[in-house]
Amino acid sequence: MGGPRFEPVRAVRAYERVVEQVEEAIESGALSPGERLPSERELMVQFSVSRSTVREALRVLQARGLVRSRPGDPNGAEVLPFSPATLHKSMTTLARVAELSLAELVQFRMVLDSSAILLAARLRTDAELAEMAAAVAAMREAVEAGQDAFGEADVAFHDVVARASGNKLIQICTDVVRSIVLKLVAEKLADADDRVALMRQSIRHHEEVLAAVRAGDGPLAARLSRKAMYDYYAGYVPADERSALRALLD
Amino acid sequence: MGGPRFEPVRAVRAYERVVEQVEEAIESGALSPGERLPSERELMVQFSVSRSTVREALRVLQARGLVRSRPGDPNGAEVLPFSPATLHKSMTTLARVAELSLAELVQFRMVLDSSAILLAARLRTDAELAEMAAAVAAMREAVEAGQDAFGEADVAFHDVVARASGNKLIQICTDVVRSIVLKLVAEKLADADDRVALMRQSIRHHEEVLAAVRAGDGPLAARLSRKAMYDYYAGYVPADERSALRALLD
DNA sequence: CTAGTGCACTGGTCGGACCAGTAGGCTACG
DNA sequence: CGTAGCCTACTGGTCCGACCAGTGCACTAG
Repeated sequence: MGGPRFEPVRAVRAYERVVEQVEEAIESGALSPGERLPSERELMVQFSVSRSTVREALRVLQARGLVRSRPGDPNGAEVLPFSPATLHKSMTTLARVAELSLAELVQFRMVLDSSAILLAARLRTDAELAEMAAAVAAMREAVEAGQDAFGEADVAFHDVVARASGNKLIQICTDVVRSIVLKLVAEKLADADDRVALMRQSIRHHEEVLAAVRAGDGPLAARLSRKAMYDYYAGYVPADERSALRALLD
Repeated sequence: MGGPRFEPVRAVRAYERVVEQVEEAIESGALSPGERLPSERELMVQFSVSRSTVREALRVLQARGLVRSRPGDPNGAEVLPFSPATLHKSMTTLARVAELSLAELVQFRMVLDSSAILLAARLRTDAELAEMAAAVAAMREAVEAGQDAFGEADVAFHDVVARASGNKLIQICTDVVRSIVLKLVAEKLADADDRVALMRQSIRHHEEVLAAVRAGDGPLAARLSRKAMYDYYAGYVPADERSALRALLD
């Protein structure tokens, strides 16, 4: 007792130390997006490791979305700007492996989207408000144009809202979760007859939300948006899981 | 015109195809957590690729948190159960690279936590309610015991709430974002005198939230929890960013 | 001046080699 | 007979050297 606490030295692999150094350089800003890393053969000299080790390190960095390498490029690997791609990837596997139900995903969207709208109602600029109105108009026009155009306009609306919330984390998570939900739902598309009715209902809901945002009534807009999302997705969710969704309605 | 639309065949690297196959096997359930992959030398036979290629594929899978390999293990790499570790990792780099402010993170916590409490107030079991009460009791006892014990009890409370919400995604995201916030805040700890006052205030807030949950009043509990989190973290947030946080208060 | 051709790089893949570590069977000792 | 210790046959981690198919650039021939 009382002696020095020795902690087990976890064997740190060579490639991990390479990863750490490059990662540190990127996150500290010493390496900016667009800049190039030295070539693999140059890196193996700088780090005093073999090319295999350098390559394994680059694979890890690439898997984390920090760099990209292209065969034949006279320059080395390119440092990438941050993209939510890896966040998206890990959340997608989360959805598959951790067995996230559609109900949980939709519920999460209800939470995020309504919060974004609550914030947007107070913080939005006039330009953003105009964008929202334009997106709703596009939805109206897209009823005849087809499913794709309607979906795009819908996404555009929620993108503006997320941006107007002023919270990048909400913006990114909204984007990621939405694409997962849309992918799941796309597999079991509603019948053609329902679809038009669903679109018209959705447009009406969006108009109401937009009006509330324009009026600056955040809580109302948030409540309406939760209701809208529930009505839009409830049909895809098994009946016995809908009660959890309704728990978010007022 | 009108001829077949040829799409560019993106050169798919050998190691990527290895990754895809193993990933598919894991996500489809053909390979369960705890099971072992064949050894690298065996894999290079099965895939007809060199060991370098196999190893690069394994590095990617490891970076995604799907497998783990240990030197000297007579078995191959181990298939891991899902853990939010990679989600945590990518969100942490998001926080660093995308320049997430503490205000945004706290705001996100306010949204998630209050939603979890709203749901928990309606869906919690009696056992979970007892756990929450126990956590608050532990917080009371920990005021004298020191910062660490208090923090643990605090975390335990919010963990139970997140679990009681019945939404695994909320649970995981809450956990991830909280640890990031705590890490950021730990760097600028409040003065010792403030601390005790802050702890007592926090306990009072938790008691109020707990009472609301016990009464089944979700909206009240949610409102109280947002207020509680604001009061607890506002001191760490630059004054000019606090208004965005206050936008979530009623 | 421009169009075309090499050339000198790049990353991707392969094969072989060695090392340190582990586990489990085997042996030799108690 | 039981067990402690060694031995071996693996494992993953690292290194080396080689070849290939791409890419960009400079140089050259028209």
